[in-house]
Amino acid sequence: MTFHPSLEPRSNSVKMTAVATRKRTDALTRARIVDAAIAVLDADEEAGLTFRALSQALATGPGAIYHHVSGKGELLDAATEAVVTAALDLPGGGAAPREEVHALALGLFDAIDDHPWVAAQLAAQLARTSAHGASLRILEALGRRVMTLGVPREHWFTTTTALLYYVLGAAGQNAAARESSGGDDRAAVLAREADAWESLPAEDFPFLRAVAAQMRDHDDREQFTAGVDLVLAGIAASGARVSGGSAR
Amino acid sequence: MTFHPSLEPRSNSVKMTAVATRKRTDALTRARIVDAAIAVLDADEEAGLTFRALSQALATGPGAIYHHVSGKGELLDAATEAVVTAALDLPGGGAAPREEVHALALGLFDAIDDHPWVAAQLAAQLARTSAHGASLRILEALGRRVMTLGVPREHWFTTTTALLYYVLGAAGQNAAARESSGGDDRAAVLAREADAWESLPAEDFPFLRAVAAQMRDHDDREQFTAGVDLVLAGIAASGARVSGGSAR
DNA sequence: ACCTGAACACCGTTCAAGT
DNA sequence: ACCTGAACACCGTTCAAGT
Repeated sequence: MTFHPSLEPRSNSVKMTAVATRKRTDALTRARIVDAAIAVLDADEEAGLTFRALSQALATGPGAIYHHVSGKGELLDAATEAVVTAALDLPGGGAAPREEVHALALGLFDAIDDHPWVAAQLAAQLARTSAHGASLRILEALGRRVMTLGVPREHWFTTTTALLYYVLGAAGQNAAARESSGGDDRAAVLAREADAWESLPAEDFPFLRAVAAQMRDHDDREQFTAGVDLVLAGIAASGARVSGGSAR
Repeated sequence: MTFHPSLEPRSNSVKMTAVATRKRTDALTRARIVDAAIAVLDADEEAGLTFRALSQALATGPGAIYHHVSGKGELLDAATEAVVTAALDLPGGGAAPREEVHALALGLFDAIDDHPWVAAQLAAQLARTSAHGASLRILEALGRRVMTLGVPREHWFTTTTALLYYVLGAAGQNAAARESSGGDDRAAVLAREADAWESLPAEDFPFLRAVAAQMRDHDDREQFTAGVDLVLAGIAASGARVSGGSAR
């Protein structure tokens, strides 16, 4: 399984504010199509990515795109792949596994923050079957570090998937919350959500009311990392006897 | 926030093998529409749920449905809500919180196993913003038990969301794997997936190759519960000082 | 008030015709 | 070989007309 090599690192640094910028007739390549798709997705969410809009941004007809991608599904997969590839590309100077897990988790957190549509895409990819493409590579990247954390071998799989679900779920939720702000600052969004939770009936929602206050003022990245540490604590606890060393 | 009360418990016991069974002209109610939608979703996945197919199953025209639901989004939410409501309805005789978490988790596991489209729906709902409708109620149900597990108050929220993500992610993945079987038995599916992982290049995927064997023979529900226990172990470890008692 | 179903404004995808 | 863009078979949603 190879991941299309034609994709330069600049692929997800596409940041055009408007979409239809290029008029030049460069060759229509798969990489250019994927870049344009990412730009459209960043600007208009998944619903905005139509072959008509995309072909207009590329100054061509809808049919042309089909010479390079098989359909919309593959296009979405390729766009997700490009973003995740960039996010998983660590500076890589053999840090401690626990630090590497933090770095991977935060890299994905930021990537999903920049491209919120990636969250739903990874979730769908994960739900489609065991693991495919981008989500498979995230699983591998996390698992490789879990292997060196002293977890008993028979817990490797469950441990790593638990970590994966937390990272994707929390990062996606963060991005969605940030998205729905509509320009308000973060504090205002949190306050609005906290207000909503506090106005729920106390008999039906004791938990949400109890945590509403703590949601009102917290740092997103800090809370995210705390969650990663929580799962890592479970890992450490369940592999207690070796606790820290490098198992093999 | 109330959850439409017109929904009888039988709502998700709809099990028709074919779809177009009713010809009678009972009143067209919201509950009947939601029941029919669930049946269509169970039979043909999300892509199969069109207003034309649904109206045919209800022996009416597409426009009639809009008198009872505002659009496709609300219809999907209502269908998800109905399935989750039934799954969260515990026998409820004050069991230990840890057992209740297990019961909730397995209830959702089985509900998603019966209605695989629910997984993607909950994920989308979760990604749309902080938490809405069905996913909000799952969060509350889990959180209420976490509150009584001796976790420090400031960890309640992160702890519960980690649990939520694991449960939804793992249950969804299980359902997807089972779905893709196409009639093969479970062992054959696992074997096929394990074979795929074992044929990955060893340099690029040491982790997936290492866990492939353990995936080949395992019990789905057993592995799922082990994952819940892993997160609970993290909870216990991070709230170590009180470990077990009922904090308040 | 509720239902009907043709009509509207889209969509992904295909394919003859061009270069 | 690659591109074009009209055309095809859908889709969610609306709305005049019926009951």
